[in-house]
Amino acid sequence: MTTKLRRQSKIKELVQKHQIASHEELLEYLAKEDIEITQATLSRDFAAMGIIKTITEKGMKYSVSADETGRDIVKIIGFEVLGIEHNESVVMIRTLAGRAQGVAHFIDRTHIPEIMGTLGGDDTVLIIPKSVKDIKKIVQQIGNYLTEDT
Amino acid sequence: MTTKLRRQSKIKELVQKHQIASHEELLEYLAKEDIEITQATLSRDFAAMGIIKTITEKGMKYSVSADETGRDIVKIIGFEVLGIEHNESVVMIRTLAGRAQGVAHFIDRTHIPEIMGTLGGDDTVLIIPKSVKDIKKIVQQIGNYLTEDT
DNA sequence: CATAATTATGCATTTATTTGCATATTATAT
DNA sequence: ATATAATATGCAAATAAATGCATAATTATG
Repeated sequence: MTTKLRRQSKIKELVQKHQIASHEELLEYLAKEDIEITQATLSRDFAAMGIIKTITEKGMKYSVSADETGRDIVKIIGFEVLGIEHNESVVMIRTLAGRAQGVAHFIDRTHIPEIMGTLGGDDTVLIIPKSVKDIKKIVQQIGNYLTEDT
Repeated sequence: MTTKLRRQSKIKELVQKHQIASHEELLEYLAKEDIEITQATLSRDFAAMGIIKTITEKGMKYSVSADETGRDIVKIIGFEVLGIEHNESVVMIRTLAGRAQGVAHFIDRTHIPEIMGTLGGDDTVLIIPKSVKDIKKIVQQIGNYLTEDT
């Protein structure tokens, strides 16, 4: 496991274990684990990992977003998706086994307006369009999400 | 999308679209798409992506393994897993939403002998041990899989 | 079994990514 | 509205990863 991956794993652990309200606080916890980075690097880690500010009864704290809005998710989806196809009525995304639900989750969060609903099976995501006229547009937009610069 | 990711995406597409029986053949298809790499790089891509030789009625061909045995999967699992916990009887892995099945799939393929079965929900993987005596061992082994050098 | 073809890998070089620095931008407190 | 604190980001330097070269290792073929 590389230094960065180890660091990010530790960040995830610390953020779940403690009520951390600032970058500075987390940098102190990391320093205790012999991980020395600057606030700038931590800021980028948060963005990559999808760590967000949330409000609890104790005040504000950082949390790993349940809906993984982190920037690195696109690379993961790219790895998981095998292909995108469609017929006259539906769009189908084929994925690696067991990974369709994660991909469906990602598609849901793109909020593509032409999509009526998604169904994730084991290795297939079914995308139901609001109108079959939008199928090409849906395929185009999904393709855009998957290829946008990282 | 970076050069490498784009290349790997194209590799996936070509391998599914054509009956490709050697690295050299695929390098020719890639060259047609203005992607020039050496056989050594392609070999590493195959390993990272989990592309394997399979036998079809037409002979041998390369395929994307449905069970993603590629080396890069460990980084993905690491990103998806939020934590591993256990009580006296079961091991539980918490994941990002929608990603438990993919993680369960990975756990299945580790073939850890002490595991009786796994159940992947939406964001939780339940691991049933063959004996509760093996719980610590299971947690240890899973941790090892997730931290081995990449 | 020998040879040819194909694939995998150690090492050095090249390329890409990560990181820190400094500061811009945004959020919070007064 | 202003000051302070906290976070995000452009750029250059540092570091890590990727890649090619050459060849070792493995597999396929005769």
